[in-house]
Amino acid sequence: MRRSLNQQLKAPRPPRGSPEHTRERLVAAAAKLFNRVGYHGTDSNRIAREAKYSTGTFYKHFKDKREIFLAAYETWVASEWKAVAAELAGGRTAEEIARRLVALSIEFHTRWRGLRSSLLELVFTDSEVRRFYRKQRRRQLDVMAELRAKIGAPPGRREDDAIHLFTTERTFDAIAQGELRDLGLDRRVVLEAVVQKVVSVLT
Amino acid sequence: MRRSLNQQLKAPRPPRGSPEHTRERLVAAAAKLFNRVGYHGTDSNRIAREAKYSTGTFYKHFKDKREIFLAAYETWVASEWKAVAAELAGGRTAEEIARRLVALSIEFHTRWRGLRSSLLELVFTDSEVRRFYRKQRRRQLDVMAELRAKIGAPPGRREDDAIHLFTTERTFDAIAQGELRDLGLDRRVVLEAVVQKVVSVLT
Amino acid sequence: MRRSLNQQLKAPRPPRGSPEHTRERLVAAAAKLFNRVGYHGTDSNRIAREAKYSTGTFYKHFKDKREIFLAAYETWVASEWKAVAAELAGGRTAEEIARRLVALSIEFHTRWRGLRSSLLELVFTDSEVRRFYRKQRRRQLDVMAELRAKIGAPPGRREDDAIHLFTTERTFDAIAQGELRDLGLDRRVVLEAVVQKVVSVLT
Amino acid sequence: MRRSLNQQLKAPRPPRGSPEHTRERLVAAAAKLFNRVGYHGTDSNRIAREAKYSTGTFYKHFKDKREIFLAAYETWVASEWKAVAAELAGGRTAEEIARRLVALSIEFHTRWRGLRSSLLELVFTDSEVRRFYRKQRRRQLDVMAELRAKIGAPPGRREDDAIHLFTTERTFDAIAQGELRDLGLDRRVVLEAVVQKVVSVLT
DNA sequence: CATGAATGAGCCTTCATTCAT
DNA sequence: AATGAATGAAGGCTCATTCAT
Repeated sequence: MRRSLNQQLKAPRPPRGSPEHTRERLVAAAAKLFNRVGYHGTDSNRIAREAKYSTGTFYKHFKDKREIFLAAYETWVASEWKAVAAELAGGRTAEEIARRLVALSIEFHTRWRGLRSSLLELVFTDSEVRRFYRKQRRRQLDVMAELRAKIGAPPGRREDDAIHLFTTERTFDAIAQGELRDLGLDRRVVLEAVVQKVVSVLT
Repeated sequence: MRRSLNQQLKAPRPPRGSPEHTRERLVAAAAKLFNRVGYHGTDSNRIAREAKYSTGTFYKHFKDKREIFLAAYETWVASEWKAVAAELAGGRTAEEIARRLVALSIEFHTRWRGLRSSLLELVFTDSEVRRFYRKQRRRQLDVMAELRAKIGAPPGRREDDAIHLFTTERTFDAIAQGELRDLGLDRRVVLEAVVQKVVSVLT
Repeated sequence: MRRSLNQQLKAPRPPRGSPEHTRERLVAAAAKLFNRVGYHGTDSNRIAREAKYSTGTFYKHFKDKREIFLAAYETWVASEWKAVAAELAGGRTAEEIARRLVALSIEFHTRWRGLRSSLLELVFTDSEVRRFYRKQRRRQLDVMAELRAKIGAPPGRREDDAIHLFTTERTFDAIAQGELRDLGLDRRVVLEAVVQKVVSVLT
Repeated sequence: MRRSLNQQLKAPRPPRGSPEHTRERLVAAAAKLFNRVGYHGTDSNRIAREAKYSTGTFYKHFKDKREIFLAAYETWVASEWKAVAAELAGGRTAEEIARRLVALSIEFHTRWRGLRSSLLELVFTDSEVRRFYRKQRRRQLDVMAELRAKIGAPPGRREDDAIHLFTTERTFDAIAQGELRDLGLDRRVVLEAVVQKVVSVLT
């Protein structure tokens, strides 16, 4: 009785013990640690412990540390795409959209800065990670092109879009990593400039 | 006596056995390995062996692996600054300078791509590396300002310069890592666009 | 009701769910794996999966991996004794009997060679396995003596019988493990020699 | 002073620190443990500790546990061949030789019984071990043939020699493992029978 | 200055076994 | 009787670092 009631009330929450739930908890713990101390600073037993599981459980769900890194990476990417899509859905002026996208990106780059800081090394080192990374970039480029088409802006060169993405990505990383602060630069000025760049791409 | 005579005779080539020479060879070996397999893929004993020294010698010259990473990093940075200075010394048009600087940077980013791929993680992880990284950035910004002053270009905001640096740095990394090729983008188009950006900063 | 009806209909085949059936299936799966990859190469969870049961079920039926090894061992031994008894029942000449026993043994040693290859280590390591192993040997010696009595052959020394058993056992193992083939020896010559040895014991 | 004296006295003892010495000590420790608790009962860290070295030292000398097993196996085989050669060198009657060879073999089988008990499983499991094992067998067969030629005995079939080797090997194992004792068999009777078998092969 | 054997903490991973459902 | 998620001890192996020579 209590059981079925419980299930009705908390429908979306998988019961403890379901593989999906465990997997999620492990990925969440891994993401937390990767973001705190980077990929190489994180050990697999610690991930398990952080998620309140034992060592063995970790390896029931992931072949190795690389695999959970990829899973955490996917989680981030999926959540960011979702947030971006939500943002783009609300019809607004290009500037409003730009402003919100920038805010959103900075939020994500900040939350995921540890994982991001490990990313480039893994992209260099690990072909699987590289493949996934490239896939995301392609998708970003595709979305930019589609977006312009939808908005009615003139089509642009994919190469320019790529440079744009490099610019924003690197700038957001700098912000997330505290580089602006360390250099004594005015964050608002940088933000405003980036927003204008985004606007110019959208129009 | 014999020593100094020796040094006079073979001035530019330090005799085998001199601490400087040993250090240099170790750093060169380290750089080679870092660039091939990244920081975490490089084993300190292997660095020594690669340089034809023993493990112990390595630790006589460097406190730890981090220190030789920093030394390799400095080598790269110094050589790049030197090359940049040489480039800037030759009085030419802004576009010529830009074109040469871009070529130069890509060359360096390519040669040092392994070390660079590890850099961001270490900047995040290691405060010493971070400090050195920030110092370089500051220096870049200073040079940009000076350069404009020397050339007679109007002064710009440091924030815009920073964004410019982020853009070029990230783009050169993408080129060095084969990202353009993997994405099917036209390298020349990207290069031309970056050159124009550099030109616009210089004028 | 439905159940007992079911049982009546399929009398000799125990219904799925009966402890005996489950046990048998587990032992069969274990035997298969032991014979493929040896005792230490076999994972207890894998045994359960191979038998289409869950891990838990495995441990409901067997205290530990050792126990199922012993059970598989017993299965083999029982089936071999049964086959040997059947062979001996048919009244024939000593040579015919010898020939058939040899063929039979080789068949068994081949089918059970993985388990056999693990046996000696476990006999050394595990006193329970050792006890069972010794018991079989004693039984073999007893049967040899009885057999001679029944046939009317002169009684022999138990020590000589033991040596005979060592000889045949080791030779059959060599055949089962492909040692003759690897050494370029003629299997028929070996077989014939062994058969003659058996004959000489029986007469 | 004490030092050099020491060195003079124990000339053949390599100084601590020589790789050969370390290797030997590790192999000796491994042999000891394998013989006490078998291959699977022995862990690599324990081997190192037993030899008074650390974990890392073990892996400087051996790629993995398998490799040191093979090394221990080789040590045994080499020492046994040497002892056999010494025995055969002394010109004596066939029976004397047989008696001494049997005594020798039992001694070796007893000293190495733990390693031997693991051997069959590894021969089945590991192709490298199998290859080495086969090589020894071939050598044994060759030596038997040579020996007969030297003594002037009539040549025999290689297949019969193989069976002879299987017999003696298995019997010596049985003795080494205490099987005769457990079965209440008279060791002397068995020994005498085996000696006669060896004699008959040599004449 | 140089050597290289030795160290040992610590990581990754496996697998026999338990237990709540 | 059956399930299968979870456990965690244990083991294999690496690698940055030390130290006696």
